[in-house]
Amino acid sequence: MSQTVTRALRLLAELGEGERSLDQLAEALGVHKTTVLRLLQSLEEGRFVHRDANYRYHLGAGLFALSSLALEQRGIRRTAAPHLAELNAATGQTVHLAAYEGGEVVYIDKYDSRQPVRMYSRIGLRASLHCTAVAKVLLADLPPAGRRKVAAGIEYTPHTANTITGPKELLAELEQVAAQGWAQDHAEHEAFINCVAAPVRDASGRVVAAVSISVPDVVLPYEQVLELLPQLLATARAVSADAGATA
Amino acid sequence: MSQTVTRALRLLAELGEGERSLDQLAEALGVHKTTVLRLLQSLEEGRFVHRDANYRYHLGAGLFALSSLALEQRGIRRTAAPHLAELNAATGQTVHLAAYEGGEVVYIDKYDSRQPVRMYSRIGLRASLHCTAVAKVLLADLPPAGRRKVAAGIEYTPHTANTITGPKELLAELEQVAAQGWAQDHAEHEAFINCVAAPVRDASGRVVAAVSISVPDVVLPYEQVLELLPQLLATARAVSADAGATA
DNA sequence: CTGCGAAGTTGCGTTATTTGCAACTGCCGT
DNA sequence: ACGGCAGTTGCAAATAACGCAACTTCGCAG
Repeated sequence: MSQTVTRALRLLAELGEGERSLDQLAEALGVHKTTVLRLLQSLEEGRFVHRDANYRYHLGAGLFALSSLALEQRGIRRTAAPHLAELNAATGQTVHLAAYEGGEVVYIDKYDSRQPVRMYSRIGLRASLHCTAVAKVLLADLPPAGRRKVAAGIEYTPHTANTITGPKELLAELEQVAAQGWAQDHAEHEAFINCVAAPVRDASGRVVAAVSISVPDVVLPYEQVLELLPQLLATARAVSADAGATA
Repeated sequence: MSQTVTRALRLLAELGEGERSLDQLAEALGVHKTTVLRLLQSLEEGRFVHRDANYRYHLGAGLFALSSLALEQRGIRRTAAPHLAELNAATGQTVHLAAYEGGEVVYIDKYDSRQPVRMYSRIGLRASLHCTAVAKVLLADLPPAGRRKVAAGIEYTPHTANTITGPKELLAELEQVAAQGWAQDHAEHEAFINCVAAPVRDASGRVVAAVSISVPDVVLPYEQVLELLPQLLATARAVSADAGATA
């Protein structure tokens, strides 16, 4: 494993927090500033970092370009985009697209609510496996053995009074999600937010992504969030159809 | 300058093109696969790359997370977002937000057209300085000396018959843009696309970003794109106001 | 205008890190 | 069961990274 690369990534992470000077970065990594300088020079060459007129380092456009390139390459994101935008426009609520990969559930797209309330979620972040609607939808499609394995490996951090606290409950919930074809998060992650999510399937019938609507209950109470289900399911079906699913 | 970091970035760039196997990556970099493996392990630890079940490497969620974090930190992007979404919804056309930094103009946000025609532009990419409306708007705010310096340093690659071909014409155009408060790209970059752009100013009165609308002329002819100007200017003014500009 | 201090940069010797090789392992298709 | 392909590991050689210390540059204060 490469120490140099690890340090470079730590630099990027540090810059993700905000602009930094050379000395601040050297301090943060605990290495000599010469070392940091040379790492930064390479990163700058690749446009991953950018130095402004005041010798402050920022994350650079090369990073954004690479990220959006990679996101666009995900077929499912592209096919989902227009439908998600429409759902977002129709409901006015926050819409997420998430996928399961390598044991984690990651947000791969997000359309913000028109409400001023902002959610703590972002493209690229991991969704908690035991207390989000998207994760339930994605896990519910795993074969039983896979579900059990994942369920056993989760740390059941309780976020609210409703958070699922153990593998047994989670597996039961997944069973239900698989049966009904959608999932909910009734204030399980954030006390004041409810979500509903539905699966997107490809031609093989496997679930390749999950679409969700998240609503703070100051905006809509739980019951009214459930009333959005038909629109959500229609969107998920439309995306599935565009992704080649037959049913 | 760090060879290791440079190689790691080349790996990421390669993966930006699509998924790759270990051997393909070693081939592409011209180094031993052991070397690539260890770089990848570090990148994987930082969630910048991800290896799927078939031992194919992809760009990972850590990259997306970092990128969207950094983009959200740009105040101007956040303040502009609702206005751009509205402009996009009202016109149905592609809307861009771009900023000038370190001698280049970079797209920092994009709202896709509702037409099926897709534009070749992406967040993080550089806009050509001599043939895009956003660049003209941003360059027009530089002090005269700065304009001349930039104008002299550009390679005037002609893209269409309308492309500006030299510093003299560009400086004259910038003069006009500064005077009229908006810029256009009348099929200067792509033969079938017209754009208009307007400046966003902050409290100091400096131009900190540019908003643009881009329309393929199969959708709207040039004259009708100009009719979108009032909406564009209103959006730019609204963003400026939210950014603290007084006038 | 001059001097001081803070912050970034460069040259260089040392050495830790990385590198490539070769051999090993595990998997897939025949 | 076998052969080949792709990824992984141990090891010795040497390159590339490291930290130091001295140098430069810039901004500010006297």
